[in-house]
Amino acid sequence: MQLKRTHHCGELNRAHVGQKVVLNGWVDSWRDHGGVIFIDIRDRYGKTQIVFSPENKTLYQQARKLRSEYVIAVAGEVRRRPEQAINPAILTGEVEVAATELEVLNTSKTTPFEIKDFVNVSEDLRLRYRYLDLRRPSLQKHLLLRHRAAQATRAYFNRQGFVEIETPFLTKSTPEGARDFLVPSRLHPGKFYALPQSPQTYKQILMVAGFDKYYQIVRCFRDEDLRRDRQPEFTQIDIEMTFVDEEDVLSMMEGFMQFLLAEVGGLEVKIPFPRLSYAEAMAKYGTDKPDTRFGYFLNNVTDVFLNSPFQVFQRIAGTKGYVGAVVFPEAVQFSRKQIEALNAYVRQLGGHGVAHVKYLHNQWEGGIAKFLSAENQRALESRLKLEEDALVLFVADEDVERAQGLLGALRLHLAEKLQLIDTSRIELLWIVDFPLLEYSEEEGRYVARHHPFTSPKLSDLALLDTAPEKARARAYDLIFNGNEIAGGSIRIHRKDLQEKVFQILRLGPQEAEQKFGFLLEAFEYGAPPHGGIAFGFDRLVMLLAGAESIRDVIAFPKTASGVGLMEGTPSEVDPKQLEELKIKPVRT
RNA sequence: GGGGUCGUAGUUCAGUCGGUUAGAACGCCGGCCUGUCACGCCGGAGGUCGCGAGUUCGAGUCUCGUCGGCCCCGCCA
Repeated sequence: MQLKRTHHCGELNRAHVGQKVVLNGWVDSWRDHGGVIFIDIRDRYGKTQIVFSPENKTLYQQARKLRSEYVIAVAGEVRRRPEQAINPAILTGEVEVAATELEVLNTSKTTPFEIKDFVNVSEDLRLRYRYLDLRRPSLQKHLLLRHRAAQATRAYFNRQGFVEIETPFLTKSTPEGARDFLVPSRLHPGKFYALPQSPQTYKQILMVAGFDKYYQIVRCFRDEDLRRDRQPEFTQIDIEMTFVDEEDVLSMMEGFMQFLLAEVGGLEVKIPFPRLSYAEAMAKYGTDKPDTRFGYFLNNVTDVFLNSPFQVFQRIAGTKGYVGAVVFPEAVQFSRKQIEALNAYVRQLGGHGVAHVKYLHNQWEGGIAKFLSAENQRALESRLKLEEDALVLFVADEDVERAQGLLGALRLHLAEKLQLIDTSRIELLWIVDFPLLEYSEEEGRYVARHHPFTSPKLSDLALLDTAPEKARARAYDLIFNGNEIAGGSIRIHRKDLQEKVFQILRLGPQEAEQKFGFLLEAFEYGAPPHGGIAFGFDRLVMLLAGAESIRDVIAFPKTASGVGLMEGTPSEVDPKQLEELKIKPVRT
């Protein structure tokens, strides 16, 4: 390579006019006018227009052969463009480089899709040729944003006196939680490492070790099904602090979010963030991650139906079930077909369906109107504060949380459908006072809602013996526009309480000893009170970037079925490798 | 594990009721063009209709199966 760049492709402007420069990059586009040839040369900084004139015949003939995505080096002189040819749309639009020398560093096959943001391409093709997709400006922008977010994270926590410490990837399989990715041990045939679902136990042990403020931007692995916002390997900002309570952790994180959003997005957010208890969130929004950018609150109208001619609801109301209603003024014109689609939506989520009624000119019409007594109608009017025309939707279920959840899903579904969400707004809030446990029908026991090291609220300790499901945890989630972006808790730091919780989780002393013995043992040597939190970094960047999918902020993501389309993962391995590991595939 | 949806040229898509030679735009190739910048004009090449069965005189179109992408439920301490 003879011509090494003196500038990058997004750099040149008026001030460089007259200078001899060299640019290196890819041919973004070429416009051959017969007489004059324009080449846009692109690198990650931008594009610059190169001009080839017919005067230099050899050079001109060379330039005619240039095609998209050839890698070139060009020497030339920066000159101001003619007034009418100035392009205000690009950074370097006032100037161009009059080429004097051209070096083709490499040619390129015709790419399977054009390297342009405005060209629509199916995602599987983009993933298969990820190196081409990554040349597109929008994806480059996302990864640069991700870089800035990571740097801002380090800057903030370093300044606050945190220490970044790496923890192992070859760890111990843990019960509870997600399915582990396993790594067979060659030196210990029949035994396995597990890739960490999170560095949870290690960071707690670092607290025992005295590193009172720890953070790490770290990869985590969970062998579960994928989603738009879930990948089997993902990145967390993992944080743990000693001698703290909830207030210390929450305010430290509020400071972090304020700094990050200002630094990376130029956005201002007010602190402290509002807090909502889990119970309030479920009652008002029907979810533990409410999007608070719009209203449509849930109303509990169970008592109204305790005495009603509508027997379906009366029965549910009378058996500790729940009947809820949401008022949608914007949906008052919905057709029978549109309402039926909502019904189908709720059924698909596992509900009985949705009942509706239209409130028009102070009259109840359609749907279940004929099953409402005059008394029911009056009660609903005052409970739902009905004034304007509206579509009122009801969901009822024997299980209170399921009913709330269905209504909450319906609330979000309709707000999206009716485009009632102000996407320019940023709403951050904490959800607190989560239940410590939930009963798993499948396993026939209580399981930890957060994780087994989460401390119960001290005021709820007595409940552990009498009504464990009512005990609340010292846990908190951070919600960003209806997305859970962080979750954490104050941990248990005493062996007796930890053993008690294990006991409720029916994790026997032997099993607990085998799985977590090292942690319990560490707790016997002066474990300080501690707590922490972890952010879903990919999800956070996705929201900051306004991306549709987590895949758009990860350089090399997997498809929905966990496949790497570019490199072809997962793949079969040489039988010799399996032999070394003493592993024999089971025929299924 | 379940449900939905999509699969036609290199790409994004159209393809009517099952019926002649499967079309368009962009891209690609060739020609023309000295101020374009998602250049323009003219011409051309390019198809295993994802794959496999079946129904039929005849299937891109209908049926079944299968593979793959995306979305949702379950799952995700």
